[in-house]
Amino acid sequence: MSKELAKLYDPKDFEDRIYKFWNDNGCFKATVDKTKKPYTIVIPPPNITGQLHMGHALDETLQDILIRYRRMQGYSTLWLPGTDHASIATEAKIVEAMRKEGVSKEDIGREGFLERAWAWKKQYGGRIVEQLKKLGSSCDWSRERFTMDEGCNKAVREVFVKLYEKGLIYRGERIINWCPHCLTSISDAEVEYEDQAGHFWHLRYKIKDSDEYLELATTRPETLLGDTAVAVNPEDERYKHLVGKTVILPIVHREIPIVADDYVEMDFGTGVVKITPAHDPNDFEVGLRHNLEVINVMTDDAKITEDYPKYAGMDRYEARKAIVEDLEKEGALVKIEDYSHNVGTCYRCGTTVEPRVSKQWFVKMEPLAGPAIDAVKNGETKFVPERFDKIYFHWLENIKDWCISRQLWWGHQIPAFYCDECGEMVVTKEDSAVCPKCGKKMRQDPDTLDTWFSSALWPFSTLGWPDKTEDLEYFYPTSTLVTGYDIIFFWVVRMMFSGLEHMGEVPFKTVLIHGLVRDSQGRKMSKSLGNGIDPLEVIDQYGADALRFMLASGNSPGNDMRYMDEKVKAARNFANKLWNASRFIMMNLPDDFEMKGLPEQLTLEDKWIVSSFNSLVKEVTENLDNFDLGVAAGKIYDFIWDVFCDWYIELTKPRIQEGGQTKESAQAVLVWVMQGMLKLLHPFMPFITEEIWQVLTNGSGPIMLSQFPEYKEEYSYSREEEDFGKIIAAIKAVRARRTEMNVPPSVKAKIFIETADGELFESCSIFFEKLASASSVEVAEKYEIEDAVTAVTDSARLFIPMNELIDKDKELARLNKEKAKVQKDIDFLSGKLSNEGFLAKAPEKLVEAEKAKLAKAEDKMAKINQSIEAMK
RNA sequence: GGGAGCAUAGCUCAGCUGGGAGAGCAUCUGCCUUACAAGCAGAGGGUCAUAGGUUCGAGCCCUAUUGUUCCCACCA
Repeated sequence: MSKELAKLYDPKDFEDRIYKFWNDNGCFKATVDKTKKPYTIVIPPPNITGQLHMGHALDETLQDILIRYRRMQGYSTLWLPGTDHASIATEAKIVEAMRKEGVSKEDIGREGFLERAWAWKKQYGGRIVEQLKKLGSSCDWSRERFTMDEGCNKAVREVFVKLYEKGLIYRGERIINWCPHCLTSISDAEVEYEDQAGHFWHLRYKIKDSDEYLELATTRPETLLGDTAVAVNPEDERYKHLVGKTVILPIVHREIPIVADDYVEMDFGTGVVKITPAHDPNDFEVGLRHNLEVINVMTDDAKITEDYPKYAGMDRYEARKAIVEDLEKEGALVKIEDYSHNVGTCYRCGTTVEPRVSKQWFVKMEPLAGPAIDAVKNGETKFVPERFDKIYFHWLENIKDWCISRQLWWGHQIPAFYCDECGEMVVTKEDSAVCPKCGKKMRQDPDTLDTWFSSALWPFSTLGWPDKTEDLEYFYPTSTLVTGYDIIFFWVVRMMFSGLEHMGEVPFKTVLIHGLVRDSQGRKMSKSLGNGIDPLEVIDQYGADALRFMLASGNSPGNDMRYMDEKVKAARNFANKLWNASRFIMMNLPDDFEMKGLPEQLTLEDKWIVSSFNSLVKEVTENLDNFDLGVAAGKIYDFIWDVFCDWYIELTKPRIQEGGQTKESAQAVLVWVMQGMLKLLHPFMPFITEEIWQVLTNGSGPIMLSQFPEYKEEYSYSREEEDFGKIIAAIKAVRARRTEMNVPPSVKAKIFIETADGELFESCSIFFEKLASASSVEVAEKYEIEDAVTAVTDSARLFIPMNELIDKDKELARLNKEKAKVQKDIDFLSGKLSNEGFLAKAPEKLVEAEKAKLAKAEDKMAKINQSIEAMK
């Protein structure tokens, strides 16, 4: 060995060095290689404003496991990294930073602001990328992209113009969700609804030329200023005679009509609804049906406009108070009830959204939704787990047009140009435009696009689209998209219809959905609660491998998980176990050791471990192919710890002590299995496996680029697996008996083994000496031994003569207890086997297996009976 | 109002297409056995939420119920 593993496992010693080693050796670099199959993942681009949190850590870990696995299987893999400009989130942060300096957006103007924003991007955009590297992410950094880089800009304009020309993008005056704090429109998906305690104000409106009043209830009395009708259900007998008449709007004293509309529920409230088309989406629809006037009563920041001098400048809530007071003075307020209702809030800042009529750009969704639904229905794209396709379908089947314009500066400016002279509008990919009618220089639309507009193109814009690049042709469609269920509507849906529309092909074959990482009490990690765990601190304390392994194991797709320190600690202990096992192997290797594969002569235990490993490979491969990463991780863990370390290493110790040929073959098997285990584990724990691999193989090239193990028939030894299972069972039985009797391992004792498998047990006597504290071992078909502790398995009776330790009554009681247990087994099995339904309908293989079990149980019973007889 | 998830050992969770219930942590008992005390060897601990049903056989499939979490939805 040119180098040795450090005595103590300390990930800090090597994780950064290993990452650099991969990078320096070009291990991350993807290549277009037509002789290989491509495997592509595009990263869900983190926001440039963001810091790595546990959600990212989980997302990246899963992607890295998949990409490393496929890379080792020989696919030409590309994991394409990048970041998102996150228009509204970033802009809000910059505005906030400016506010602290006493500067406003208007002070510095659009250009000044964008300059600042790019500077911000330069300063912080790389931060999260560096953090991804700490996790071990094997992205091709040479292909790193940004949603506002040149290529993405080009793709965005291309798409906008194309959809506009197809009539799928239009500009119109609609009611949209407006955030009075961010001062921009937001899409339906960006509104979060929450239950808020509020009130129900019962008001009465006087009917014109009558003494009658109409009573109605509202949660938002201040919108009364913009009321342009009162509505009732057309079937409502109470009000039929009033339809067509007018009422006098209190305070404002405007005459507004009473209209009939199905939208009104007769049995809710009084069955009368005030209609404010400018500030409620339903009322807007009612207004359209009845041709009602739309009166906007609020400014951008949700204050009452100058049109109502008495309330002008008051914000929504002040105005509400003042108006309620005035209503009371006028005698229009009937009563106030407590009422809890759903209120829409801005997903970025939490401010209550104000529905508002304004001129915005929209994507017409219906024609795009159809193909996206079909693609999942016919299996071109699959969700894992499958149940998430319901969310997907539901969203697409009820989709409304997508409001894509934002009154923000940071983002893709809308490529529409207006002529201030003649009002002409042009949509173009060019940077500027001249009016085709009057030749004047045109003014570009000041708005920017929803940040998800560019993310929707991510799977192909990053591969070069709209240009026909080699990358695009080879790596698209991508293979797997890994993301959380919370972003299916925002992103997955939009990538799907965009990919289908512009590429004519789904953007990915599989969508692997994971859940949220919650805190130890199951709460969502959040800034306001201060319960977030910083992955970088966890890495600092336990290492990236431990964090990754913890995130990947003990969890199934789509389910939330809790972060708990103990879980990471357990993963770290596992790494430590592997580390020490490797040290054991290496400290026993000669300096000039050369790995030449498995030795020709394998012992029983060699065949057992090789065969067990071979089975493990088969299972793990299946699990990984089915995205059961947690199950795969668990199996590797169990094998390394319980099978390899606790048994096989111990089994080789006698051979290693003996030296010579038998030692050499043991060394070869140890190294062979260790190499295989390192490879299986590498996708999960890349750093430690690479570090050990480098020392173990003396720098023969990165494990990261080695061949993933494959199941091979020639490594399957089922007979030896079964035989050695008998030995293990016998050793365990002896150990258990000794522990029960409180015999310390230092006290050795003879063991007599009564068995039909004489040769087998004979050949394994050394293991009873080393692992079952035997001073010597004798094997025969029959023993008559009194005053011995007896351990019984289905293939042997083992006697440990220890006169002074035996309490006959106790021993007899124990044997009877065990007899009862075995009798229960026999009853159960024979019951099953005498059930004709079972014999007739159960698969033959199973019936045979149950018969074999019964035979074993009966053998064991006979042995127990013999022992009981002997005691008498 | 609609939909989905979850309910399994004291805690956190696995349990793949139905074939006698598992892990980690915690608990108890022994061990410094020359890779590892971040360890080794043993042990205890579960009516798989409840009630029905399908089946030779149900933690798993069906129905209902309870509790819990989440998503969607225009009841003013």
